[in-house]
Amino acid sequence: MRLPRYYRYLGELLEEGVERISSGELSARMKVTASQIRQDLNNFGGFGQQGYGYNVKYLYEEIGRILGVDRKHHLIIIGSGNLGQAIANYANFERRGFIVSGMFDVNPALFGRSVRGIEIRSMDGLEDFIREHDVQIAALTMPKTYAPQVADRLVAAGIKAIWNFAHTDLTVPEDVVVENVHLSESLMRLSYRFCSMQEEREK
Amino acid sequence: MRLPRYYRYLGELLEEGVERISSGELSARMKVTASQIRQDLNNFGGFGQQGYGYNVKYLYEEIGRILGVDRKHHLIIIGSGNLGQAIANYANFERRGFIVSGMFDVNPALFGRSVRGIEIRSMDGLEDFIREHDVQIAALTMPKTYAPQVADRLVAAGIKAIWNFAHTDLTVPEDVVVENVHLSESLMRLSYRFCSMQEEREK
DNA sequence: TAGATTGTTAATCGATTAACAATC
DNA sequence: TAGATTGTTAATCGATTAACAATC
Repeated sequence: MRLPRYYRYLGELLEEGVERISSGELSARMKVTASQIRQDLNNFGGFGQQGYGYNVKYLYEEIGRILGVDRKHHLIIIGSGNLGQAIANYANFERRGFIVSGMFDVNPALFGRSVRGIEIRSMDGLEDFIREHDVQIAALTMPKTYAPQVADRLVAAGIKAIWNFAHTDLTVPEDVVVENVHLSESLMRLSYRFCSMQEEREK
Repeated sequence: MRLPRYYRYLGELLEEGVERISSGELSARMKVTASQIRQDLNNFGGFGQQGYGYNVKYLYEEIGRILGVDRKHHLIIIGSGNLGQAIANYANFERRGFIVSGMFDVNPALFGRSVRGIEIRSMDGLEDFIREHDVQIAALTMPKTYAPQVADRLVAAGIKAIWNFAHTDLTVPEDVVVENVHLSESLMRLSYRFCSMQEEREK
């Protein structure tokens, strides 16, 4: 799924005041082929115009709609350590419609503390909170040992989207979507590429 | 690159005390085809044995070697906010040989503070620090506006691996590897899939 | 030896790229 | 109308799956 990346580049173009762009120009910026850009965009609808290219503002908004960032999504963060707080503090998510409604933790020492005005709560009230605040997305930023059981509670409470930062895979019903962010795997991929590159240099 | 995921599953098997595993069993656990597992593993060498399967410990160690987690890598974190601290605090990276040697920030209020014994430093000493501590990897956890210029400094100082959490793409020489972790794009992918699923349900 | 399971080849599938007709 | 650039089809490439001979 490359739409989020297009969305980012279009946002930058918009800030630069660029009004229109051709697949060729965008291709040079993003370092993907113009062909791929046209294919990708055309799969979701004919957003361009022959002889003109793509209107930046229009395309940006259309992609935003497809990605669902034109509407509000209420989000909770389960695990209020540094990673949970990092997410809570990243104000730009809010601009995209992702509103952090609540934070949770198992550590009583954190209860009542708040991050950017968002109170950290006990896990006891999780289900009630989800219902009362119309929460759609849950970010899991707690240790991997707790993640599967918390995911089960979330699913039982009706959550349909899980942003999983725990270093484990989750088993969920097929109508629940999980997006994994496995940082340790990401770091190993970097390490792998770094080592391969080093071996190449030695030749 | 699926090796890090295999590595994770093999580590779990090892903890469970499983001695050997066939591509078929691993396939069921990981939810990928047995054919793909055999292809993947065979690309890096013949780690299995006909009629037996794969020895978990041996395969785990071999993959570790390929990923470079059998050696030590010195890592610095540039940007000492919540995200930088989250990485510094994740002790498991250390177990894989990734040693956080230093943390940096532009905010003088943080200088001298330390996270898990790692001192937060001024950006002034960056180049000297990299040289003196034989730093190989830099994690970029600062706002996107600073990232490109910091990346340039890192490259000039000889860094060959950048773990980029800034919400922008970096331009580096071809012998420098960059692994991007674009959280906002990850969240949009989740949102996209969530919205698609919802539309499907409505049908 | 018989059974199990890999390594590996061949077939299938999907994604990327190239090319160009349609059209603004 | 001429030029530019998309939308779209066809060709290419690579990745996944299936199948089975090799072999432990």
